[in-house]
Amino acid sequence: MDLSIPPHFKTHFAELFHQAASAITAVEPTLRVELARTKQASHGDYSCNLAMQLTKSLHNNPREIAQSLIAHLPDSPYIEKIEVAGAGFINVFLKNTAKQQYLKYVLQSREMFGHSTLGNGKKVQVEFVSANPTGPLHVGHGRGAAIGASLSNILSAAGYAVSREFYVNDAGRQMDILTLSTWLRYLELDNIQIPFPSNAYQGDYVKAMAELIYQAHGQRYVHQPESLLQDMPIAAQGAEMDTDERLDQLIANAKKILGEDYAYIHNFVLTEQLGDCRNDLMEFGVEFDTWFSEQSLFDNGLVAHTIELLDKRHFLYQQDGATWFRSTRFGDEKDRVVQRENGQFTYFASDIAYHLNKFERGFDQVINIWGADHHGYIPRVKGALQALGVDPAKLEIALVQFAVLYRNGKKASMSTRAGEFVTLRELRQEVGKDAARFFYVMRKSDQHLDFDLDLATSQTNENPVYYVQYAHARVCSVLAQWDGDRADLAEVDAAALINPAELGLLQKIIDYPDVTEIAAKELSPHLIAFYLRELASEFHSYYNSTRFLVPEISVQHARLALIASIQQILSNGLRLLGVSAPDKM
RNA sequence: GUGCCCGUAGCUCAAUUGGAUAGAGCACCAGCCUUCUAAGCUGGGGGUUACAGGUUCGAUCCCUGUCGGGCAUGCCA
Repeated sequence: MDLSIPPHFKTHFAELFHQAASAITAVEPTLRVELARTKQASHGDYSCNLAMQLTKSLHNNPREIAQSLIAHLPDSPYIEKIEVAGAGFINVFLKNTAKQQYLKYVLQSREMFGHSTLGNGKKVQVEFVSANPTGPLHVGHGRGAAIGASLSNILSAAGYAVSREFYVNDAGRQMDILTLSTWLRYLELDNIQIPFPSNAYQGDYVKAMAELIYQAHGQRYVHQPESLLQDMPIAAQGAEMDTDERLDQLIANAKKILGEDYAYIHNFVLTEQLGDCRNDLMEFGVEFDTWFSEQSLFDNGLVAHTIELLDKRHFLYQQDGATWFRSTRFGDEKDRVVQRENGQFTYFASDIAYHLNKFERGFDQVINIWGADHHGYIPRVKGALQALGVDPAKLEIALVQFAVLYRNGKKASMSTRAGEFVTLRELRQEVGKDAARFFYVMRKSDQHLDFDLDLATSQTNENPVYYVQYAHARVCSVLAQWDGDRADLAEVDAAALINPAELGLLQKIIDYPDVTEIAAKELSPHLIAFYLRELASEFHSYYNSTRFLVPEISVQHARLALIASIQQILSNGLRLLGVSAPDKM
């Protein structure tokens, strides 16, 4: 029996069943032969529902088909027995030796265990965070960052060539507001008091940037307030003073007064915020390959070019002085403006150019991680791609729901503009990187996440992060006390692993590559988090029931090989999630 | 009003995308440290999967309707 290269058992069996089906009947190409892990030990290790799927086309009862499939199944060295059960399930029992030998594969693969060639080198771009660089990242961005980074790691491990990208919205009105806000704070430093608009950026970081400019350049950017306040729309009696119109007029005046200097301040605050953002994310274990500037799309003429392309393909029309894209042709609720009455391109226009550019850069697949509040935006972007001749299925949008912080059982408030929000940095300082990363991906991405700060900081068994890390540290501790060479464990004959806890753990270990593949296919990092908790749980239980450093060497080595494999997987899995795997706790 | 998402144990959530008796963690109750880390373990109660129909060998999952919640519905980004 050759077990030197243990297979993915699921795929291995699926191939066998496919052959068996082909021997019985002409198999339709659409037929999916899949094995499922069983929930009950009495059902074996894997079950196949192929017989039931074939019931209709073969006009026979599933149990008879199952018998026939079994009769035509090629031999496999890994199968102990195989039987028909229930309505027509085919249950496969794995040989204990196959499970035991699997440890060699784990221990030889080391950090590569759980990696696969699923992606076949396909170029995938994952775009995430992409927050406006107008202030510190808050806890909402944190979830996108954690999910995007983990997902990128998972896809990379699954054999995709992943490129992580941050789209920098450096071209829009929000940047102008930040520039204005900073300049107003700067003027205050020179004792020029202009009422600070309530709809400008309030945070202390704005004042900090103003101080930096003042320290470096003194009064160079000081101008008298009269010119700044000219042409201001007169607010009606009792009406809101700080309207968007007034803010825009302030920006326009600032641009006029400052001239070339406006660009300096604009560029300064952008660089400052981007640097802060990059730094913040790096400390969160999140790094990007590309920081893509929205402004560059305008500078290179790509926006205008893209709009021209749409026009050539007759997907644009003029109405009310604006240029509209016929997104209703592609299932959108209404057509969308790409160029405003005042000649300005909309954000949507640059976004079309951006997405076209992504595919022109040769990505086979593009994944956008968006806040769930952007879901209404999907049809128009996909529509635009389709209009430009790009298969919209190549763009996958993963929606991430907001995280809501809870402290002492109470919601912690966060409003973005008012400057009261909880920043990602504060969260990291409070709960630590590991807990934050783990908690963020503990739920399915498109589900709301209640982030319990008290739980994340608790140093008790309630905290799932520590629970998993503790399992890892425990193994390390045992291996440290063992005086052998760890490399030898990869050659151990694990035949002594025969009790139910050990066989259960072996099967759990065998499951890991399936979990990483499914997580990659379904863009679901939370599956890794769940798996790690289950593995840790089974390990802790085993730890409490069984001694590893026993006198009998064959048993001792077998058990050490088992827990060393567990340690390897915990380490690999935590790495995917960006969580550290400490040797000691 | 319309569109999308959601509704699973007291709470927070899973469920290999249509599979077998729906699972974890908190919380609650009762136990386990002279033994490789008690940040751990063992046992216990907890459910008409919001509700009503439909599709089929089989439904938490698919379809229809009702109720309840979230988001979206800009010539903002």
